[in-house]
Amino acid sequence: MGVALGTGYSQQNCNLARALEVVGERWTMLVLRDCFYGVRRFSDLLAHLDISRAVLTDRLTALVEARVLVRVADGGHPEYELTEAGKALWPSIYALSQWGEQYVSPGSYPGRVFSHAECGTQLDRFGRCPDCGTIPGPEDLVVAPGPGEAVRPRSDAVAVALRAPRRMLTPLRPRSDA
Amino acid sequence: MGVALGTGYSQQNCNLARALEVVGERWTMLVLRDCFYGVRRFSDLLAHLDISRAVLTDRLTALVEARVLVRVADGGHPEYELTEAGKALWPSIYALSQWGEQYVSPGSYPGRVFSHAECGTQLDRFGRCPDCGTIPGPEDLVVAPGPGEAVRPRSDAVAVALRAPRRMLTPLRPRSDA
DNA sequence: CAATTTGGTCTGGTGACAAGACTGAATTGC
DNA sequence: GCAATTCAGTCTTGTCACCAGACCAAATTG
Repeated sequence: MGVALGTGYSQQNCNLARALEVVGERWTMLVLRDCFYGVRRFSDLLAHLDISRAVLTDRLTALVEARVLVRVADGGHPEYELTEAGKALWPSIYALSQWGEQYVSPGSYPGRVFSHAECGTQLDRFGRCPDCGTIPGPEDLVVAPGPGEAVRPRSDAVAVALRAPRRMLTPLRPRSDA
Repeated sequence: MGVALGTGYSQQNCNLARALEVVGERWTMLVLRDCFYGVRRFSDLLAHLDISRAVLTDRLTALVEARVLVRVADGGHPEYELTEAGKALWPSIYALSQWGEQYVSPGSYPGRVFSHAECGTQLDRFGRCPDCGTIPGPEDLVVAPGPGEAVRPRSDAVAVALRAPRRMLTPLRPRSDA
C-alpha cells in the first residue's frame, strides 16, 4: 500500500494514463534511463541521481512490482535489471530525450548520441538507423557522449563510466559471479 | 516562481531530465494528449480529466511559459493550442501509449487506433505507416476508438466527440471566429 | 437583462518529497 | 579472523504539491 497511490488517474480509460501510473512519477524515468546505461545497484543510482534514499527505495519497489525491473539477489548485494517490459520502454525514453534536446535545451546540452552497434550509424530523431532502415532495440545500441562538454561534469562512478562509448544494457560493474 | 520548481532535476546534465522538467509533472502529459485530440478549452480539459482547477491552471501556465502551448484569447474565452514544440511531443506520447497498451493493460483497454489519413493505414507500434514507410506527424493522423468497449464510458463532451474517428489537431469546438 | 457558463482564484486538509540520522548485513583490509 | 568500511535500506522531520470544494468576475446565452 502507498506504492501505486497518488498516481492514480483512475477515471481515464486510456493507455497513456495506464503507462503514466507506472512510469509517470518523479524520478522513475531517470532511474530507468540509468538501467539502460547498465546501472544495476542501489548505491550507483543514488550517487548518479541525487535522489532521496527513501524515494529511490519506493521507486524501485514499485517498478519491481510492476514487473518493469527484477530484483536479483543471490547472496550478495541486490541488483535491479530491466525485464522485457522494461526494455520495451526504450522508445519512450528516447523520444523524450530527443524532444528535450531539440526544444528545451537546443545546443546547450549535447547529451549523448546513440548508434546502431552493427553498422556504427547514428540514429535519427525517431530512433531509426538511416543505414539499415530499421529501428534497433536498446540491446543493439552504443551510447557515446555527444560533442561539447557538460556544464558541470559529475564525478560519480556512473558519470565517469559514461564518458566512454558503451554498449547499452551491459552491466556497469562486473557481476559478482559466485 | 513556484511554477517550474519542484520538478527540478538540477544536477542532471541530461536531455531527458530537461524534458521531464517541462512535461514530467502529474497530469501534464494527459493535458497534452487532449490537445492533440483537439481540446482547446479550460472547461473541456477540466471535465475530461477530473483534475483540480488549481492544478489545471498551474499546468497550463507552465506549458505556455515553456512555449509548448499558446494561449489565444481575442476577446472571447481563451483557447490553448499546441505550438511546434508541443506538436513535436507526439512521438513521446504515442510511444508511452503503445507501451501502456502492450505491457500495462494488455487487451483490457482497447484504447484508440491511429491511422495515416492519406492512405488509411493503421500505424505500427513505432508510429510508422506500414504502407508508406514514413512516420506521419500528428497533423496527418486520424484517431478512432479501438475495438471493444471502455469499462465505464465517460459522458463529457470530449469523450463523446472521441467516439467517432477524428482528424487529430482539429478543434473540438468550432472557433468563435469574430 | 437575468441566468448560466466559463475561467479562473482562494481556502484547508492530506499525501509526497528532500535531507539527513540511523542500522544491520555484506564486503574489504590486514 | 576481526575491525573498518561500504551497502541497502529504514525512520523522522519539515516543506511543498495536490485534491476537493467554495467563491468570484467576465463572457455568453435565453
